[in-house]
Amino acid sequence: MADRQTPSPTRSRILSAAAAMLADNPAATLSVRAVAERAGVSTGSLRHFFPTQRDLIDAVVAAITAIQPTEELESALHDTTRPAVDRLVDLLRGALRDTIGDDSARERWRSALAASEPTRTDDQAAPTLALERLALRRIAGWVTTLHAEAADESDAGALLFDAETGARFLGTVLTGLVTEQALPGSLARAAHHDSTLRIAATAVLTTRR
Amino acid sequence: MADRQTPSPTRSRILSAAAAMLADNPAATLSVRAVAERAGVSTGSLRHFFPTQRDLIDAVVAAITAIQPTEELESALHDTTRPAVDRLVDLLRGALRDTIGDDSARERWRSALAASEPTRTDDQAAPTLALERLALRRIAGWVTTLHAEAADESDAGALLFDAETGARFLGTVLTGLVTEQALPGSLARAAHHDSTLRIAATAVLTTRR
DNA sequence: ACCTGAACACCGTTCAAGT
DNA sequence: ACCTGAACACCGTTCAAGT
Repeated sequence: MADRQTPSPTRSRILSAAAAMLADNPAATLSVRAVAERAGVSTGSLRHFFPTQRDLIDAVVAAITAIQPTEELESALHDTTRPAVDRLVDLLRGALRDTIGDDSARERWRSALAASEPTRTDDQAAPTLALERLALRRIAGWVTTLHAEAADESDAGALLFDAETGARFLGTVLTGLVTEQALPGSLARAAHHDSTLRIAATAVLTTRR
Repeated sequence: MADRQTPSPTRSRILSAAAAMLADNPAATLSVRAVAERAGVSTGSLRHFFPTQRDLIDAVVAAITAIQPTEELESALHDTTRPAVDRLVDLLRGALRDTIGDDSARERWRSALAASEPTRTDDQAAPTLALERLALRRIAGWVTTLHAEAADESDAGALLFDAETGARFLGTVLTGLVTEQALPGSLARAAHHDSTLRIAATAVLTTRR
């Protein structure tokens, strides 16, 4: 899938630096200059390997998510024997579990919310949509893949909107589920999760004929 | 609800300029300088009325979406000359505005989220859930009405799920939008709100044939 | 091919200074 | 109170120049 060239040590150092920054602070801003400095290279050098900032972020996401156990979930993405909606629901459920599954993840999320006090004296903590954005990138990738797959089918109609829009929609739905889960006494249950994710996935993959 | 001071003409011109820019291009970047120039004022003047960029964006969104008072919005529910999806989107937008319209509402919401420590001794903290349930009832009513209307049409297919399920789905979507709005640094814009609500409304009202 | 660092055109925010 | 415009500290991207 990814190119298997001799993996330039500079390129690797850049990716490691970016990953380390996210490890230090999930809300870190991965700006060209910050990453380049941490990696000990020039901005121009960084740009040589990652022509655009989006390329850099994508590569970091890939590097990070490839490590995680969700990879076998990801493999289900290409299992064309199953309906696309089913696969997308499974992937979304996995993403949801990553966000609220363990206590540490939930704690991170809650502290991010708590840190969002408007009465902050110092803004070094501009919290934390980095993680959210990471999730969004993954989701966008899934939607793009499934969209392309749908486009290949001869009788498929036009998709109602682009993958980016669909991914943001799904991100909002996940945020809603996570929030309901975090709220005390919330009545959200697994059944609601399932039906919600299924409706959302169906909406995103629906074609117009 | 909002303060009814003499509405400074400069402030109005700034809002009009921003709205015009969005009308020209829904993806327009509402930067300080761009809006200030279009409005014919200095950036400092803009900052005087809108201390932060987020304040500006919020005010623009409010100005654009908050044109209709809620009750006349509700009356639009039965305006069968308009597509059901359009009507539902308008209603949802109204519900969203009720929740995050002014700063006090947002502040309430945010503190409720921050206070959602799992180590709560007592469960007095359910004011937000009451609101949530109220909103859910209203939404369920809308969906039921529109579902029934769809069922009346002779060539309509079967709805994919019941009104209750659809309402809970829409409630989750709204919760997601509200949360994204409450998080600082969120890039949520009017355009995202609109596309998200439209996708959700379409999904709920889609029939199987 | 890889790498540098300056330069360009942005961004949001702050603030002394005017009226 | 309102308004100006410069200044500050960022941002992503481009590019001539080196090796």
